[in-house]
Amino acid sequence: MTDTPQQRRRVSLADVARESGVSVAAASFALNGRSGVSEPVRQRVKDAAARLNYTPWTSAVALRTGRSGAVALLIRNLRNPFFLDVINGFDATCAEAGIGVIIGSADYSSKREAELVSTFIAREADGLALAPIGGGSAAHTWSKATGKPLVLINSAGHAPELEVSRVHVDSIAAVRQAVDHLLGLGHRRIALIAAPHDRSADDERVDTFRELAALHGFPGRVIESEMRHDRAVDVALSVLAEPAATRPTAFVTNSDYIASALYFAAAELGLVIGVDLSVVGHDDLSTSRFLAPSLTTIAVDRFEIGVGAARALMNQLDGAPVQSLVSPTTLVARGSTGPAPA
Amino acid sequence: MTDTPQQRRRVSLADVARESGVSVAAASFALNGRSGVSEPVRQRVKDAAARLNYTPWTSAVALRTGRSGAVALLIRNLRNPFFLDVINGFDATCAEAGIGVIIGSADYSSKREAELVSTFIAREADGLALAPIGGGSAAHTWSKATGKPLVLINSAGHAPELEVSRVHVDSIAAVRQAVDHLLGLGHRRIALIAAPHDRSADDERVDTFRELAALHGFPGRVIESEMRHDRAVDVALSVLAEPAATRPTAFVTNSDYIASALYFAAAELGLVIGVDLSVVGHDDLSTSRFLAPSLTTIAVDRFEIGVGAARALMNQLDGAPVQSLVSPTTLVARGSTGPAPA
DNA sequence: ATGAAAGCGCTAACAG
DNA sequence: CTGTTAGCGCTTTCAT
Repeated sequence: MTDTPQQRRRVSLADVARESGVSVAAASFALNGRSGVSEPVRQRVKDAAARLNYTPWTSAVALRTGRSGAVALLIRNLRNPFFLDVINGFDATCAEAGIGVIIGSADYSSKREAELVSTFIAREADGLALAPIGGGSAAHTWSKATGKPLVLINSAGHAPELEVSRVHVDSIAAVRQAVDHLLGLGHRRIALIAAPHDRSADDERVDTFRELAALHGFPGRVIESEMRHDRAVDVALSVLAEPAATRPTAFVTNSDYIASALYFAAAELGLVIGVDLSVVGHDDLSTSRFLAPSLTTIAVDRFEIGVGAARALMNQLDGAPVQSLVSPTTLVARGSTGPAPA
Repeated sequence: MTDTPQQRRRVSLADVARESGVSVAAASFALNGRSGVSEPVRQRVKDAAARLNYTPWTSAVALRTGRSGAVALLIRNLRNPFFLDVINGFDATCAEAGIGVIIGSADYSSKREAELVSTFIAREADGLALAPIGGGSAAHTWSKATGKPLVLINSAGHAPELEVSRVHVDSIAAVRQAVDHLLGLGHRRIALIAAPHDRSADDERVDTFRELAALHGFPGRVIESEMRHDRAVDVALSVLAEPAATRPTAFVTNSDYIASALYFAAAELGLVIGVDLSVVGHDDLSTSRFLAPSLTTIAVDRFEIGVGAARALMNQLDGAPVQSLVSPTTLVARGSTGPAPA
């Protein structure tokens, strides 16, 4: 049933110009809302464009102007539902402004991250929102190569020498809220689970945690783990297999996603969460309150992070200066945290 | 700290040609691996390109060839984690082949879906993987306008007149497995929760369900709900508020995401899942086994769906004919389904 | 085997 | 106010 298999001729500006009896240049001016064209002509061109169902050919515009009309969003990974709402907020905000979005996931690989930045440069993305991993080279590559707007997501201390917009959750407050909550329950052997240091994503959380440990005099143990769920389960299994007398009684995680790895490991070892060990998540995913036991976690407005990143980018495109947005956090106490075991 | 604020000159093919002392044409031939250029020259050009860190300018290539080197993935929504793994599989497969990916979410809006298809056409995506909502106009628009490869995801009966690749979970088997399981537990008043008919996403599930109801002589009630979580909660609340003697005792849902809305409503109304009502999810998200009670669900390989869609697209780009992939499902019985209440 | 030149669709000078 | 013209970086005839 090959109705019209031939390649459809694209309708070009020239077609619109011919249809409305003006030059291509005039048509371009009319459609782009620039002065130098009379109102009746503008209307005529617009009508013709609508009639022909004309859509500007993005690659031609990009080639000519160096602007693609799309911005890029490069995130750390696409397994953790955290980023879903970030993407949603970002996407919705850009869509509203008629700006295209290109999404890429580095999947926690520096190599992939670098590749994607190159791709975005080659595709002439007009701006980049980046949740970086690695040492900041991606951010530098982008800035050096393009000079175009950049906003860093969830990486407060990242590439401090770069004067860019930043949007992130208040991770200092988040760690403090989690630790305070656990100290209040009598825990002393508290551990923080964080991404490997060379991934840098959790530097600020680690620093804050260490400061709090020093301040309150508890043994602040930092456990590094790859952010893949199965890897986190392995790490959790090995820590929970340590002698009960010395292993941590409470865990502060960087996401509900990773927190669920502790549920997995605990189930495997016959340990009861909320009793044998306490767990604090981060993100408050919609399913977290229905876990058994329900997960104590740090609530953040993920959608707002995405919106903020998009806005920062678009403001810069409009010539506004760089800006920062720190999104507040709230601890939601539920069943996964209980008194420290005797 | 504006180190080099000026717009960096992009390195073009002309630069590479000059650097290696050949013409642009020769350089193009050399880099694209076409015959008509001697081996020493080819090597010289490649070296020069590497030295200058040359990357082809995508918009110029696209303008000239009509191929952007990227394929598009248009999904129904980005709230349900189901699509996360689909995206991952799709993305990973394309990345491996050096093909770019443009992702868009229709967010269950036909209008948005149409807009995105237009965008993808204008951006000259080389192929489209589409999980459609609405009546199939998006698929037609794409095919008519471009004649380029199209693969339909999770919409077996969608636009049957279109000869395109299809990749989907075996939703007939999924519904059958769920219903059989519930019948085995003694349930009779079984309800199916589905997306509104005009969204068409669940047509096949609904049809199968109705057939099974007729076959086994149980009252097959179909409850339509928007696929937004909060809307699903509202729907669940109103159904569960019906008299216990007549309301459904079991629910078959189209996703774990929507199933959790029933958890929410049940908690609100003081009903116990697995006792007062049974719930079957769909997708087996990683958190589903930790819900309280753990969720009986239909396991599907989401990653594989994404991989399959990408492969089908790339095969077609290489001239292969359209193909179909039906991904099998497995019911995982857990705590959310129990014997029908007396 | 190599180079010159045309042109993809569009925008931005410039000329009328 | 409007039309003519020159490219953006690349691929692809067509000469050489």
